[in-house]
Amino acid sequence: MISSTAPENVKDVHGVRERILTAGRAEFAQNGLGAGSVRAIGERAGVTAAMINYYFGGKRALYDAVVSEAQARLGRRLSAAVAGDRAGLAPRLAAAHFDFLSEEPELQRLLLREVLDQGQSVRELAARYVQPLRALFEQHFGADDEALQLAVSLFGAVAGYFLYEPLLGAFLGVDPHSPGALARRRRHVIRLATHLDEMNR
Amino acid sequence: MISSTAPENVKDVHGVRERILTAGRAEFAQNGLGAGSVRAIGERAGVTAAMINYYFGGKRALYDAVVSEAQARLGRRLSAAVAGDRAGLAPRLAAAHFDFLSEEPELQRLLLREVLDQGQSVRELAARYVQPLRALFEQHFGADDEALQLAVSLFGAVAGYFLYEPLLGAFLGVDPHSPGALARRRRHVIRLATHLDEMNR
DNA sequence: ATACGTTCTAAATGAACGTTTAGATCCGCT
DNA sequence: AGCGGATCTAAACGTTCATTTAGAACGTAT
Repeated sequence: MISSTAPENVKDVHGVRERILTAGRAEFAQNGLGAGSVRAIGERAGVTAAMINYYFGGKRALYDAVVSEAQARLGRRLSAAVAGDRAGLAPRLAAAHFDFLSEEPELQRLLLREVLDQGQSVRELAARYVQPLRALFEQHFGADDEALQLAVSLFGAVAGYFLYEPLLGAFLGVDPHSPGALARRRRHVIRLATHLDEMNR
Repeated sequence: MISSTAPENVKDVHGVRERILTAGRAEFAQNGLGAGSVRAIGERAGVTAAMINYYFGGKRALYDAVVSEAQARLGRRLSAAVAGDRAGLAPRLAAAHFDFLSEEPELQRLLLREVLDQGQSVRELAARYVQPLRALFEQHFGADDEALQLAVSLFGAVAGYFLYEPLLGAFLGVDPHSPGALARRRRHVIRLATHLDEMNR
């Protein structure tokens, strides 16, 4: 249960709490939990470091709030893609994943750091989203191992593109974040997913 | 140019330098450059923190040495896979990449952190290995965009499997590091690469 | 046995860290 | 006008950080 230990009577009439949340997201995405500094977050938000404790109860609690918000956002996107028609589920999921990562590079970095740090929130995330996805996957595609492996590859292909962006710049010969490169990548990823969909016919 | 500023006259008769290198690798893989501590490295190596400065000239220089050694090791593996027969290049590369990551999870984490931290060594790595790979790729497969995209997907599929290991545990239903799961994944990845190879016939 | 360079520790230094505290300022309500 | 809670800052606290320094211990060669 991620909850801030801040006093109940804060009202945040000037949007400071929101600004700290944004600043914390940027700082933690850039430097991670351990190397991120509350003084730097305060500077980004235009307040003193003491405000982090006032509104959130501490550095760790702010981090938890930031991560849990990011996870919720990703979860909402994936859930929306899962809902609706059964046909075209795989490409819809791939597109949703791809779009989330390309639109929110900050959250991508933040969540990757959380995975690398082996934060317990990762295991919670696994239980909350990945397990149900697996169940959905099985009833749609069956428990065939090759289909599972392909799904994993698809996932890695989508995430890896953004993770290894600096290396891929040299490999692809263009900036991976340029509109053209993004569009080409999106097309390819959706085609891969469609292939997975059809493989099961 | 990554070089330690340690005095020239150190001889390391007791293998302390090597022990510090190993300890630094473990510490930086676990916590990254910013959050890793030289005191913790000293403890791991059984010496005082001052020894990091004595042998390497500082925390940053030790980190550079550790990362550059890891990159060299990965580079050697990939180079060995590239050398030899032209046929089967893609699956050989994929297998080499996969084997490196599965055998050296510590280096995997270390290098991933370096990518996330956008260290300049990543750009150097890109220039040293990725660009030549791209040239090799082009003369073998042509500049076809779909082939490039597939290569990127393959790369992401290999790396993503290890990166998202805690999530995949929930998805695959087994420990991704178990021998059986590793063997299945390796087979799948090689098959994907072979598919890429044949696509170009 | 003595001298010397190498290896290492313990202690000190100054900066940065997260957090706490005391109090100033602000604003709505009576 | 003045009280009271909400918001915020400046300063201080204790801890940890990377690094420097002085000198002890060690092995080797003379």
